[in-house]
Amino acid sequence: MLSQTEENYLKNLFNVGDGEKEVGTNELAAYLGVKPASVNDMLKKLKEKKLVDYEKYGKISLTEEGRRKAVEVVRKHRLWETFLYSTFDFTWDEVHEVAEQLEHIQSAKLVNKLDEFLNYPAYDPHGDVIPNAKGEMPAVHKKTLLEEVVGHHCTMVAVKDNSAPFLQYVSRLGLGINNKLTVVARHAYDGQMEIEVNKKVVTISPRFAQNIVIVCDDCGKK
Amino acid sequence: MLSQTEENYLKNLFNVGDGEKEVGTNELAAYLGVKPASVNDMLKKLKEKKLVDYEKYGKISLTEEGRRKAVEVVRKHRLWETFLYSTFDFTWDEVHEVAEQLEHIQSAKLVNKLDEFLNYPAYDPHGDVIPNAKGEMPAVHKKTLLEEVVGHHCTMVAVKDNSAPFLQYVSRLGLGINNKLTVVARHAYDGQMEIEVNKKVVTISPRFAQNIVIVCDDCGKK
DNA sequence: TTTTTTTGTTAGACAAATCTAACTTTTATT
DNA sequence: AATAAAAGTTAGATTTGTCTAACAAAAAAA
Repeated sequence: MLSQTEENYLKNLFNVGDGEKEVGTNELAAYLGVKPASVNDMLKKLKEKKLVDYEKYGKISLTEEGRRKAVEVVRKHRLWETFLYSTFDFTWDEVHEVAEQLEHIQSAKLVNKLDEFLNYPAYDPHGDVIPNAKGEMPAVHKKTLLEEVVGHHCTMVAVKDNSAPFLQYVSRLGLGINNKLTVVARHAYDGQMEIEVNKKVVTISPRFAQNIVIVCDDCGKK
Repeated sequence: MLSQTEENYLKNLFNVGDGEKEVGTNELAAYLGVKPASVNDMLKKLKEKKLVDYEKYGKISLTEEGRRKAVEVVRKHRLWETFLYSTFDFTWDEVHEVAEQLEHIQSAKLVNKLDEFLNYPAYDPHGDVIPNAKGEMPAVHKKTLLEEVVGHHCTMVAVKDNSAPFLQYVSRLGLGINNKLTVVARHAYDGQMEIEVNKKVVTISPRFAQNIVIVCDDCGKK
């Protein structure tokens, strides 16, 4: 079993590099809040355990197994964030710190129950994709509701404004993270938009729409 | 801030000794699953931090501050057990292991929200008292429902039988942990009891009553 | 009250994760 | 291409929590 520290290294390798970008010892050290020397030591250990591929002065990347473990931690982190946000009324910016701790709880049953309790959410309160139980994680393109095409269906994944008046208005309109929305119309005159949410159509201002982050459910479909 | 290890020592000192009984290095080591030498080292450290009172070859006890910290950990442990049991359908015997991990999560807000979400439960699924937010923990005498006096009010705190048929029957009758019950009658003929729960009166067998653990709300009142 | 057994303590070692400070390699700049 | 800067590495120290093995004290038994 992995230590919390090892899990954190894997998670950060995943979050920073994510298959694509290059990650260096310094950069990773900065993310983790430790010194480059410590990262170096740990990389040797993780290489030994076959969780990262890495040669002296060379590229750092996760192995298949390392990625699997990292995704599991990310899954737990994002499920807990969603739980804290939607069940315990934590705000958007409070969830991260506590989820950093909760992500290390070891219990497959707990994670499954959490997922079920939250009704298998697709996005966390930051609008990031929550990997499913199989570790699958569809790549998505986030945008603001303002940018969405009329007639398209989308899912609300986050807010950009965390002020009380905005959040109150959001919930007043029946909007919430992981809710399905449809853009019914956009008025050329003043940019007001009509949005269908929970079978009701509401009208919102462009300014409001700009603070709602969504992913398009119709975009990029085959 | 205390490490998880330190918290565990305090919690176990509290649980084993609980103000009354003597606790020795060996006994504590057995509870914690470590060697007596390790306990000795840690006791020195906790003494240094003024969390335990302890002299060489002498008695071990928690200081006021140490007890406070220990109770807080116990509170978290029991709230999490209750949560896992009542919200995530963990069984009575599954909750402990996961609560051992969750009890170390640091977030005052989380604990308060948990308490609120569970409606300020008084007992965990093992029938142990959950300390309140102030650290108060009324001493109670547990007994089985069979032993309860007719006319008395009591609170169900645990079950003694963990079999599916029993548990199904329990929930069928509308019984549950932290529910208030009143003993309406006991029939001399066969010992059948009538119990009021949620404003409904149900009849139960003595065998059934023997597997329900309660605390009497009327006993020991001034 | 001796002796034996149990309990408790110490010193020294070890593993995990970190650090500092010196050093090496790679990359960028002139 | 030579040199300066940045990035990466190593060795050795430190902290936390543990261990073993030897020893000391207290309690129980003879």
